[in-house]
Amino acid sequence: MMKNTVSTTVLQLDNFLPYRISVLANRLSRTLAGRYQTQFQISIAEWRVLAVLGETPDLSAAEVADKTAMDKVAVSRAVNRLTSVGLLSKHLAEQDKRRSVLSLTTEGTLIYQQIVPVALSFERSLKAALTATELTHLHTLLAKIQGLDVEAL
Amino acid sequence: MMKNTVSTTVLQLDNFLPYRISVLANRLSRTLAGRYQTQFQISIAEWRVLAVLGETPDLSAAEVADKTAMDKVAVSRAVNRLTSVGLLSKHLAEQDKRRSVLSLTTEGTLIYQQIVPVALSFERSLKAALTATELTHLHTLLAKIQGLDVEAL
DNA sequence: AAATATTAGTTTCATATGAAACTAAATGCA
DNA sequence: TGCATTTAGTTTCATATGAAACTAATATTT
Repeated sequence: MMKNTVSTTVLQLDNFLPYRISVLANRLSRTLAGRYQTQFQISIAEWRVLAVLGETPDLSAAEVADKTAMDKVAVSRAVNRLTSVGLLSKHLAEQDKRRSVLSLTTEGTLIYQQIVPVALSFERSLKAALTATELTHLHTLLAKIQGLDVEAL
Repeated sequence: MMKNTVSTTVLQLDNFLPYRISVLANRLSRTLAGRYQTQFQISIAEWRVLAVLGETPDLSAAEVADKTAMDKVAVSRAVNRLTSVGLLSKHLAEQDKRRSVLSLTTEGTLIYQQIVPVALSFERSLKAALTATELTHLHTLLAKIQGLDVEAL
């Protein structure tokens, strides 16, 4: 059939996959960021830190960075802000005094318990816009693309 | 069955849809940004401007902003940079001297013609990782989610 | 054990971003 | 026509970001 022996040479931004995915993700992020900000005065980065520590307490900053796909500078700043606001407790690990041990304070847990439903409700509405089949497809696709070594593309 | 009568109350970041989409989009963007930068010294914003003007010349900055999902400040800066580097020509519209008329210079067209294959090849590799069915699903999903009024979720 | 290298986390610095203020032109309205 | 309003694009300003330098602690050599 000889389809695609030579590269397609036209490009329309509207149909360009990386562009579409990026625009979509930004739209979702901005909306969610707005909610966290107005309701809890929390940034997305801070939300992510709360989220992993709510689920798994006593992580180090590096572990948080790993689980949140954030870089260590961003984690450091989010952690310090959350600590200064009283939502996080941070102390040094006994065995290794470089490492910090992070966990939610009582107040942090309270905020966490309020913010999680907001996040989940947003996700639920998003999911509700899709059929069960589409949702399955979405999971399949995300899993597959997530597994790719994008650098190598 | 009573599934989900009450909201789920646990949240794992790994499974949280907005998070997954965002991380994925960032990974794609960063990779592509790296290519444009190292090969052409062009940012993603600049690439987008080139892309729409390569496809549709003589747009105003506002039209570019519209087609690229960029805000006007970002467009202004990208346009000025591209103009100063000689890839874009910018003159005032005859009928309306506030409006600019933007188009690629000869050199800009040359870069455009080099950069488009890089973008398309990246997209093609991405698509190649999916089956035809999955690709169809991806398009369906993007179209559907793109159509949502995210603010209202 | 002293010297060297590695690791965790912070700070610095240079750049990116976007909201709001601004400038200039065009349009609406008195 | 003159004044207010809107629109296109730029500039300013305050904040966000991340790479690289830094500090302090631990681990590894020699």
